[in-house]
Amino acid sequence: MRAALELFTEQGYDTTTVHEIADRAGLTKTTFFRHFRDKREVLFAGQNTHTRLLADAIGAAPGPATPLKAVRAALDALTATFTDDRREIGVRLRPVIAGHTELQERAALKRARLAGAMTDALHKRDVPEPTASLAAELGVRAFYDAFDQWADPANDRTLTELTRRTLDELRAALVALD
Amino acid sequence: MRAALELFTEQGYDTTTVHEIADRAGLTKTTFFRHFRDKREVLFAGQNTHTRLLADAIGAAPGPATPLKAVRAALDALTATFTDDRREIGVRLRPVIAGHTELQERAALKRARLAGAMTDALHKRDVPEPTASLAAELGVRAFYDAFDQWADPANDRTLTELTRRTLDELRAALVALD
DNA sequence: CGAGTGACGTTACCAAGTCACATCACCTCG
DNA sequence: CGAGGTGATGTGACTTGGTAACGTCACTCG
Repeated sequence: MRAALELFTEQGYDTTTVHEIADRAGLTKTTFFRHFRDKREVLFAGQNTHTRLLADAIGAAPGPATPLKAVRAALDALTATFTDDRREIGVRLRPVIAGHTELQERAALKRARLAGAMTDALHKRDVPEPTASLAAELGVRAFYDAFDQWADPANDRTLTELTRRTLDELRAALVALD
Repeated sequence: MRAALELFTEQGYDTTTVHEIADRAGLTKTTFFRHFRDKREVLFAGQNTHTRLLADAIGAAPGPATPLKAVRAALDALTATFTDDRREIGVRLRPVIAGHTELQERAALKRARLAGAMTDALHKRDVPEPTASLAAELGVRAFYDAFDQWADPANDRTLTELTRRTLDELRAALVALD
């Protein structure tokens, strides 16, 4: 993953071949594909852990918690795992993704899967539709928005703080819809 | 597009080559790629029209309309263009997409672009963030949910009716979040 | 010590996607 | 009417993502 990110920022995403990535990592093209489903996935591999983490945290939320409170607890658990080096990775990742549609696709799917995992976990808490998925989507949105703010070096808040704050703002904005 | 959908349902998505699709359409592989960015796109090509339609309709909504009212008007304009043969296409499309991650990716991106187009159009009406994007995402969600219901042959309502009703239900469910 | 297991390399292959160049129909304008 | 321009298509060669079959090597465990 490090080799890939380096090469992508050095010479661009589509001009670096998988062969080059594997070479720099001291491996073979075949081995690369044993670890990553495809070339894009090398930039998103971590996300599968996140879905599990979110789902578990929602399941472990206190019994009487409302949907949004459970989501908030899950986001707390997730954001707590984000150390500062992850922030730098995110910062370097963003322009690469922004410049390539195929990467935005993968990002969009991962985001949808994140929301899906939270939705399922909420269903297991007997939260009905469409409440469950709305809460999940709002939570995911808060997380991504907060991550964007976190990437700004002028921002010295915790990702957890930013996420909570953003979730509150989104919830408050719902009443202004109509 | 017809040739592709036929072949995909006959023999599966990943076992049909672009060469076969082009052959059945009486064309060449090269010409195929001149019309569609890649193999997936042949199933989603129509959607670019939809984004334009939605954006225009939001721009044309009556001046004092609230964000959600503008979104509702746009969805009315969009759903009005869906004739019954489009419903059949959708029905045949769904299982193909459901079975292949790469197609779900493309679908997720198109959906995000749809919401993005509506968000931009709302910004031009001086709707601030995050109200604009929340309204847009809610509208897109209503449309997709309604389309799913529309695909059920036991359902004899109009897509427009279904979409309006779904949007109302989603809006009502927002209060139960917390 | 011998069999199993897992991670990796080698090679060959297929199909997606690109590119340069040729062809052909059609349109326009002198 | 004829010459040149334009746009859509075909042809063939090429790169690269991605897969599959097979072999090797280290390590582990009974």
